[in-house]
Amino acid sequence: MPEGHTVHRLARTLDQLFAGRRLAVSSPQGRFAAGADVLDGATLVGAEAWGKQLFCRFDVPGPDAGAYERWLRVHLGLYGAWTFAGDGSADVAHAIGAPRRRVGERETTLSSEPSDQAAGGRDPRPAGPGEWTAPEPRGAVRVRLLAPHAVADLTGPTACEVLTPDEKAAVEDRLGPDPIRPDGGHDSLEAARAAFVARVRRSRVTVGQQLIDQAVVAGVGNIYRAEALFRAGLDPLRPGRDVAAAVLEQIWDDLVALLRDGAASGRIVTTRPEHRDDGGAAHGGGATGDEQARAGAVVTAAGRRRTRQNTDDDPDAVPAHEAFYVYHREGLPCRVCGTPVLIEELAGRNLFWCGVCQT
DNA sequence: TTTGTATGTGAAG
DNA sequence: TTCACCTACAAAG
Repeated sequence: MPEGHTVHRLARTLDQLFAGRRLAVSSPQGRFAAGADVLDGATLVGAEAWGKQLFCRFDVPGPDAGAYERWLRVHLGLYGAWTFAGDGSADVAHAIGAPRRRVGERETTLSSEPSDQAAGGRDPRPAGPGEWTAPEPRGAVRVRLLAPHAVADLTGPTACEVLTPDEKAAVEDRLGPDPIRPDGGHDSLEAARAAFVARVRRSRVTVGQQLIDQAVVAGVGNIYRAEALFRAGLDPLRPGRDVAAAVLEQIWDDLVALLRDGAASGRIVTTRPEHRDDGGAAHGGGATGDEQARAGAVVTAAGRRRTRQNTDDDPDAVPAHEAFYVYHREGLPCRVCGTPVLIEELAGRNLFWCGVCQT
């Protein structure tokens, strides 16, 4: 599910796996053969994300002793995904043993599973420590990044190209502030918020359309759009210039919390415990970390407080069907007022909202 | 085996 | 506003 939070997680994983390492770069599928040729044998200096864009810096050995800087730019689009495998030596705890496969970061397991090996037609098990071998690429692998201890395969990206530093800067120039970056990609998070508010208010384009415009705010997709607007009680069809600055500031702050939670957990959970189907009795996770901290304890269905359990902070404890207020809930009763959730196609994308709670 | 679906983007009309 | 495109997987026939 590649909205901005996913891409930031991927950047972190690639960083942890490969930063500072010389990599064998190839394109098993062939469609990135020329780019792989440029990067093969180069050192991956680090990976970073800006919104949904993933940038990996490589130092490519030059003709003399020096090296020149190149950036691998990847945009996952709707179907793109990275697959990781390795000998388990790297410390990427958040990616190990992920309970489910997700678009955007599927099979995040870093110890090669026997089934993977079998599927690749390899020996069922590596010979021993230090003799790990990467599984055969599965599917249409555009790019393979290979180190002695780990491999990362990319399939189905919308964009995958090698850029010069200037070209990378040109891409970033077209992007709005990113709520996940510590400074929002601006001089400060406050400056980023001000830029977001001013940008939305200078246009009469609906706030719903503007929220998924990457030039307005980078990293927000269809889910965060729908959920942030619901949490703000704001009608998606309202023209941007008619939205009070204070409301937009609140939306920005909420996006910062929601996206950062998503990047930390790998899941999008926007519902507050009291708005889940069971009233939050089973688990208190989700909403934002701030909200959890303020809550301090869990209120049961019977209205009693109980001690927070470990699973309360685990967003995986919130079932998928309770994670959202309106996204993909068309026709179902609004979690707050009970009115059926609306759906409408706006600019080619499905828009979900509550006609009563959002005005 | 075919069809449908998906959290996205950008070019063409 | 419509279309093409990148791919995997589940459901339908």
